[in-house]
Amino acid sequence: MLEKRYDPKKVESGKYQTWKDKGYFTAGDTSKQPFSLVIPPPNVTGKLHLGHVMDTIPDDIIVRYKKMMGYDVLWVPGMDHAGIATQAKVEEKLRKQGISRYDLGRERFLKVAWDWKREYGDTIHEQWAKIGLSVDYTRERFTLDEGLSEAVRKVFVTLYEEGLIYQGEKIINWDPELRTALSNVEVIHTDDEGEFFYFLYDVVDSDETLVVATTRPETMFGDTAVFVHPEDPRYKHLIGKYVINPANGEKLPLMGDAYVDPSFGTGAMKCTPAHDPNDFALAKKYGFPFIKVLDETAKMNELAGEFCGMDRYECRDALVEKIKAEGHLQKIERFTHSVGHSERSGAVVEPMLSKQWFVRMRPLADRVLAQQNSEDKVEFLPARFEKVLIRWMNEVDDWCISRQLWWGHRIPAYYNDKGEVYVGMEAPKGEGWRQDEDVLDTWFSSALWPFATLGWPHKTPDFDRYFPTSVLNTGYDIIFFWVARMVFQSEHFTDKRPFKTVVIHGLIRDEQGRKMSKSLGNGIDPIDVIEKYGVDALRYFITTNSAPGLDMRYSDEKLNAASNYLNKIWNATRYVLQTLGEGYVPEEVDEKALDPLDRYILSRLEGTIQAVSERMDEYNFLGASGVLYDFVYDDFCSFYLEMSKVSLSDPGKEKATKATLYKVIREIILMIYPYCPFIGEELYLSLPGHKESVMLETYPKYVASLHSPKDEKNGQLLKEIITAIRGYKSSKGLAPNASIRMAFEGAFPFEGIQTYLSRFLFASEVKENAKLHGEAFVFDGANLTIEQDVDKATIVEGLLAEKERLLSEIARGEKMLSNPGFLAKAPADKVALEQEKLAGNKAKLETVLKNLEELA
RNA sequence: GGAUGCUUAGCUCAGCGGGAGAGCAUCGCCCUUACAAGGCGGGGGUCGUAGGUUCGAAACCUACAGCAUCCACCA
Repeated sequence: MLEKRYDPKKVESGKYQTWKDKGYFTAGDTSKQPFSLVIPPPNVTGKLHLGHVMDTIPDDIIVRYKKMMGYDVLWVPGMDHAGIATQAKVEEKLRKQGISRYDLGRERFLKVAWDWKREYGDTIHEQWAKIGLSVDYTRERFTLDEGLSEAVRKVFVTLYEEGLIYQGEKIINWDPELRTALSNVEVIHTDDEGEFFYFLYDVVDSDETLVVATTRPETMFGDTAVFVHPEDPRYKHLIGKYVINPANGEKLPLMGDAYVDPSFGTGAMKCTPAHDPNDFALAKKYGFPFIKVLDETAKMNELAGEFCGMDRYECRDALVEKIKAEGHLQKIERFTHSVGHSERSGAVVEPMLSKQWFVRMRPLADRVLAQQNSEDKVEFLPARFEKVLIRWMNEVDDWCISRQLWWGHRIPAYYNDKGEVYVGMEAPKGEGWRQDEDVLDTWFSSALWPFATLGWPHKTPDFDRYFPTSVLNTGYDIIFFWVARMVFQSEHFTDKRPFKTVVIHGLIRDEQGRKMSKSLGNGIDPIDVIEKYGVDALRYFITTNSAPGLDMRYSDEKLNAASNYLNKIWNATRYVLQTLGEGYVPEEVDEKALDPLDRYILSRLEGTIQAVSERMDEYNFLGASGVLYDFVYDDFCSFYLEMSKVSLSDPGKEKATKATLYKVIREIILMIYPYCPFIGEELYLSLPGHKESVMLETYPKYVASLHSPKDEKNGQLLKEIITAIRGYKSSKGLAPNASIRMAFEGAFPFEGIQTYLSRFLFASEVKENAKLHGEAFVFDGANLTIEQDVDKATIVEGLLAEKERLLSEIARGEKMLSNPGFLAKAPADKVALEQEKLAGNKAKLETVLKNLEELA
């Protein structure tokens, strides 16, 4: 027998291991239709956070649901080596021991990194188990494993041979702390407060001075020119002259180019080709040299003269002081501008000229754009997120893929002393070749995840059967990083989209709506939440508290509500089990033997199954859960469970009602199970006639013959009567169990109404087809009076209020039905519905008027 | 500068073309043998503003305002 209160800890214990041991997570039943997905691989940087829970729980619900729907579901698990992120963590750990990666050297550093991976990989496995992910461990992968590495090399080599990967010198984003190049998407722009320095440049052979403003004075050592707009009347006459760079006294040509915006700053702009992408483009146009003044740690080089060796900011301050002392500083303004920071280290990114490997994106992006115009496009849910992909593909720059890191896939390019480059799957034969020191951007391998995890580039049975995958679930924040790249790599290398559907979810924020971040210290550990409310409540909360694609706030209140809901289902099950009794043998519902209330609840159940399944098929977990919730609370627990106590005490009806109770509670459990598998399993196993596990069950099937609006109307009427009388008692200050006498006129749709009224409304006497002195209630086809010590005036008052209400209802209906436009254009069933309502209200009004008359 | 989303009950949010909903909070009554971390009942909203489309708008369109996010630019 179940305990009185649902205890998540007891319920969760041991189940996952059993499922895993029994092999329920393993795919491969080829008699069924395949359905597949890959896990968004968590980084092996640390523990799971709530973001991972949001990434994986919807998947788990899909997997469990689709299994019940009869599919052979494969969910591929795995983890991401997360190059730069993990390396930063490992380096941080070493730094605390006073060691740098350079002290260790590459080999030993990698050993430490692999130890780190194993440690955190174990933690992640424990957490997957804790949150109940039904992933197929026999197919688990890691982005640095041999298979993925081979796929990475294959892709690199092929793209190189196709001319889609090239090595080039360009301005890239340099992280001076981690000492590596970054791609554009790894740079976070924030509006930072800075200073705008106005310097005086003497014009050679002239008395004039030119004012040039800059935010980065330290780069002035790398300047090669000053630009103004060619038509700028302030400066037009000076074009062609030279000005003196106040940083180092060198002569710089003053040039005119329409790129310059005369309204910005002073309209004169210094050009630093090696440290700014726009200046780089100008320099290329005019053939200027590219002069680097910063080293890989953002310290000044020898070109900075006396400032050589200084950090860039140190140099900035010192240089400004020097220029000021020499009288060439006009002013300093406060200035807010967008500054790029490294996503991982937070360091201010330095644009720098550097030789790196790039992916030529245009042809790959065009292919995706074409694909998204075809039948085989990747479908986004919600649809608007497709625009994010399209926009990125339209505007994409070449992708810088080389990283000056050690943790990752080493670039399969080899060099020799003759300056030759060899790119291939294996190292070239012969002496004197050395491999490129750099590794690839971690997203390079993530981009291959959906097909490489299934065996590509080899033609494996899994790849044939499960690719393309069915669905991918991920946050909108990594559409660029991951989704976009999976799409173009997949289409280029497999000629297929990687997944048919992408379900995009929002981000989880803290209770005040702020992003969870380390610096704010407002992150919430899922393990703490589980400790407090249980996994099932967490799973339910995370999938049912925001509309698709919108952000969600963490809320203890909502977790508690979820937990209470589960307790409700728990206790409803407990009650049904008590009612069925020991040794109950489940029976099919005998449709002919059903009581009207049984028919009511069964019809509501079928409507619920239909609506829930529809929403589950659309991956609309909020919608599906809402429908189920209303059914569980309002129809089943609050109403039917109570009312059925009447028929249970009737030997003639007991059997059918028991069968109904069993069917309804069982199907509720099966529907809540994908969301909350632990309590789902526990409750399922408590039912008579259960299989070995709920994981072997099929989803409730909609039975049309039980779905009847007419039956629902009957139950609805009883519900309304009971609610109205309870409200009446409450408003009169009567205790809920105060005894009353009542009478009704008219035909009630089912027998035994008296029993219900006396049992649930404490009617001491119920007269049929009679009338009492008292307050009257008018229902569809039934007129009910309660005898109480209520004075006539109060009764009249009540009836007058009801009359007013009905009159306004009737006015509304008549207005609608007398509108020719409505009659002509509204759907027929809507018109019929309104007519029916109007007729009903008119009948009610008649009764009210009659009652009033009798009282007059 | 471009794009997207949000604005609904005190709070947090659903609903997105046919009579305003949930959770929490609030008020009242109940320890009724499934559940007191509960049950039952009640109060509370001119659905951001202004136009428009429609027989009918919280929902669709346009403009505006506020908030948030993304992209681009920023000498």
